[in-house]
Amino acid sequence: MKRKATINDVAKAAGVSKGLVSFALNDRPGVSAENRDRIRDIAQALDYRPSVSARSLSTRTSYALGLVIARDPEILGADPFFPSFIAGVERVFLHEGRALVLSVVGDEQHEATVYRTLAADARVDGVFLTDLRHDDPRIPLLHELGMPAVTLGRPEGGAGSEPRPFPVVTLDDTPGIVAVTQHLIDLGHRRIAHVIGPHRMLHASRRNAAFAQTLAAAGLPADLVVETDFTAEQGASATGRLLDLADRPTAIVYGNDPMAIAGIGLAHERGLRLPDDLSITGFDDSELARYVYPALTSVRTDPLRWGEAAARVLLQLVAEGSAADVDLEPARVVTRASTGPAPRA
Amino acid sequence: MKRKATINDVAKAAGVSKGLVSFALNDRPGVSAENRDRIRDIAQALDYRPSVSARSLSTRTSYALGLVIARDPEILGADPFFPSFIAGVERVFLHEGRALVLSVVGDEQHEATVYRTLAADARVDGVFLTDLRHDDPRIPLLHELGMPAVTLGRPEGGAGSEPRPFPVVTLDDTPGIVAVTQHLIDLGHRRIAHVIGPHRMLHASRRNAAFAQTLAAAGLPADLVVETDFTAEQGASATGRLLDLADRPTAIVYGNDPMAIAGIGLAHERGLRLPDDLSITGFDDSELARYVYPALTSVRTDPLRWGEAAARVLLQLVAEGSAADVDLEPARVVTRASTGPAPRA
DNA sequence: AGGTTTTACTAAACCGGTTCAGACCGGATA
DNA sequence: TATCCGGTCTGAACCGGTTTAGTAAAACCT
Repeated sequence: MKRKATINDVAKAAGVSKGLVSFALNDRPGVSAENRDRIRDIAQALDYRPSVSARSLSTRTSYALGLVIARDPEILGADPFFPSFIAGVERVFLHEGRALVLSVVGDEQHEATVYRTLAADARVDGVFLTDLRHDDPRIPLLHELGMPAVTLGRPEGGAGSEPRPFPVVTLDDTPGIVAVTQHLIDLGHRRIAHVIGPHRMLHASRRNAAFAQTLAAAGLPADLVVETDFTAEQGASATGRLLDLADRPTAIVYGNDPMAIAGIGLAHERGLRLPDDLSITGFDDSELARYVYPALTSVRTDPLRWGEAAARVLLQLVAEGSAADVDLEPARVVTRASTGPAPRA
Repeated sequence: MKRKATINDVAKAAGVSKGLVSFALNDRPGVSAENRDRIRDIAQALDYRPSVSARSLSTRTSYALGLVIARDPEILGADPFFPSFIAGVERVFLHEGRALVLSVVGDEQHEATVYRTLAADARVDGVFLTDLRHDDPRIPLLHELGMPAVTLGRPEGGAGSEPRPFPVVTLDDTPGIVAVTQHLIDLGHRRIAHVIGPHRMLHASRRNAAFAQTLAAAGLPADLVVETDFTAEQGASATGRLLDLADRPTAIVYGNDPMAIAGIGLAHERGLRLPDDLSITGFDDSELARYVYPALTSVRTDPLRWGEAAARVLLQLVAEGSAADVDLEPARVVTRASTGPAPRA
């Protein structure tokens, strides 16, 4: 376990000052071509890697990006979004010498503390903002802290008084919701329910708006909407309440796959046949969707690609000070056996 | 966004040298009680927080710990183990000023590179070792790199020639497997299959040994063992192969919940009634287990507590140079509706 | 040839902590 | 009174990079 080579070792071996080595390795002007190449070769030969902490100290840059997740670990475990998203981020970081600092906080109470700590300790150069909420308190907080960020999805248009907005990476989920709702309408369903996530979350209300609009266009009411916290437990209980109604729905659209799977379970429990008596759709198209019975119709998003894109945008934002928004291919429906013609009334 | 207070500001305000401030704040001897208190008060008043990067540079310590996960993101998403484990780790770190650096690499090929980079860049002071494998190459690698680690579960006893072994945090899963197998035997099952994870993983073979032993004690053969990669897809196909057998099993024990759920799906697909025609058990007792139909009998582990314990042990190892092993409460069976009496032959 | 600009490089300051050698001081010991 | 000693505290070196000010030599202009 020999000592790591430092910039001084390289300078000594090359017979130049360490300042010049720094210039040469960072592609800065003022170095003769000859010396630049020679220094590079020597650095390589010595297996020199600049010390991250030394560099951090003098540049006030940590070479790490952060992801703070404020969800109950139980839900996190059931929802395959984050692991895939993280894998996508990682795929980009691997080649860029960046590290991902992850923080999981059970509730939104301690969230601000975590961001403040991350900023005060200069642990990260920027963060990913997921699960956007209405009037998201994190956005002014991050502006106050001067912390760069990229948001997944577009936040609500502020009053315009705010500083330069954060870049946005969008994967539009409304086409998916519209398509899946239309799919059910086309199958003859007239009573369609929506089991959504917490409505303080932006995507929940945005999706519900798309849902309601599609129903309205077909002259149908969108009165069967139940809010949940995304857990399978609440997915099951919401399903129970819907099925208890006098004019119960013949189809239910769920905000994620775990809730839909729990819905399938409860429907079976009550002796309903799927999709003959009830059609069910999920969201995210997790791996399990294809293997439950009946196989779950779902809306496919692509968290892996989302992670990759967000990582690239955040890296550019940190490096250049600005980055363009990115729009990914919108979500689309994957039709399987859990949806079928509406039962005849 | 005013500039952060540095140790120099504190020293100046207290009228002492910065060395003394460092001593006072780090509880080291050689500081009068009076000055120690005064310096502390001033530091607090100035909202002073030592710079992590400066401290890292001079102590060669990063104040971060690492977790490298070598699993396909698809599986990661389906398996709720890691999110809960991470949440447990985080719960401890939050109060200790530590950060978690996460790396997800799709395959085991690039794993070594990641560890080497983490070590070379001194990104982390230690790592968590999960999913132990036979002759795990990471153990000698980490010893070579001089990187402290804590392992989840006990690695195979080496030849004794190795350096001081890493501390171990154990959550014994064999009692759970024994109990669930015995549960099926008690229900009258005689043909019991085991769908396990990759057998290069230690826990897969350890669990299968417990499984086989329990069957042997009851005079039954353990000939129906199928290896998978832990994905729902392979869980389903393994189930298919088992059900195609002439003397097919009446009960199947799965290595994780997603595979078991996929197994339930396939059994339904084939028109089998559960648990009348086939009993099924899972592993890990994820949230979804309780809500599928029929509700899944599973073996409950406690990843959250595991994460907490592992974090504490790793912190102590890094701080003190050694840490004692910890044994957590063993896994136990949670019986639900997916298991029932064996069908009469 | 003389003056100005460019280019290539060095030396030293700087980032913000930790740590070590030594100065200073009062009290105990010989 | 001289010596030693333990406790406090200072000053400076150090960690390993980046960056700036300054210098010497070379190139460019009339």
